[in-house]
Amino acid sequence: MKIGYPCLNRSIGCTPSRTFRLRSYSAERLAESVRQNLDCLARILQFNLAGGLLFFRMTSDLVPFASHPVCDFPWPDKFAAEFAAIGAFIQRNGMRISMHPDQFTLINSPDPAIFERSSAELAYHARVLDLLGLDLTAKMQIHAGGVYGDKKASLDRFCARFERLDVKIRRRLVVENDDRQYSLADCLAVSRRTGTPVLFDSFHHQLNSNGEDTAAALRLAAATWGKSDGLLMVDYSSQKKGERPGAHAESIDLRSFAGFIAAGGALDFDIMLEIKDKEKSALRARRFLAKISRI
DNA sequence: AGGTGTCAAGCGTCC
DNA sequence: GGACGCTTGACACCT
Repeated sequence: MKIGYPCLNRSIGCTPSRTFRLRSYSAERLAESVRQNLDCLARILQFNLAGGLLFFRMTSDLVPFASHPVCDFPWPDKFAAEFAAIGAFIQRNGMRISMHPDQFTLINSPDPAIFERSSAELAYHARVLDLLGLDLTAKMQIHAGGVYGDKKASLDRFCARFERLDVKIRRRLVVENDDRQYSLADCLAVSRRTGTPVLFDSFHHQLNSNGEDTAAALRLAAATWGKSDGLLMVDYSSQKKGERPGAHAESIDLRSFAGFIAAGGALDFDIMLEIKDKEKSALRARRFLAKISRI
């Protein structure tokens, strides 16, 4: 069981997602941003190693505008050495990496242009993981997408479009249950048809499920991960008290977390903590898991 | 230096 | 048909 947090670290005073406005694009600006982002990413990974946090979600903003037509800068060549060094660090220390292309990445959109842009965005993410030299346990998670007034047709379109994606994308893509539209059961159906593993989001499952309890849900999702995919990935967060359902808590509630871990029984999986205070809660969760000998 | 409006990208909801 | 939330950080421009 590895534990981690997404994208940013609030303790070390750098950001791996420096960007700039599209209208101020230049190759120099892009190169400078990528250089600083990679430097910061390396620092975050060192911080994580020191704290025993071996799971990390890398930001999609590492290379700004990477899949945008404006980007004519050959960043994979220019930064090959930096990527390779970070990748070697990750592998040497037994770390695991995920990425989460954001809400604009929709492979089931009825609009072919949106599919093409999404495909380019996924290709960028896969390129980053490949440049790092990571094996196929490093995944990219997306949601099933929009419903567009016809859920069955939209799921069919997801599966058809999946087959059209480059193998470099397909082999790293996993589908995550969302909080409104596509539940765990929907994602499992996609998995049966495409072979793509299902990433289980426990918080989304609380808001949108077909009644499976946590133990059953974890086992169903875990069964979709093959040997080369690695352990099941789980997104975990908790409800912010007094806020609308779905709002992420400020810091981890260790009692709820303990209950979740207990529900998993002997099943092993890796946990991404989607909690606002990021590494602080991840460190607390790690200490808790160490205390109960799960790490 | 600090404050604020805005930012590549889409969907769904609400009016 | 348009505004807004999602979820949130960081830029860019303002004072």
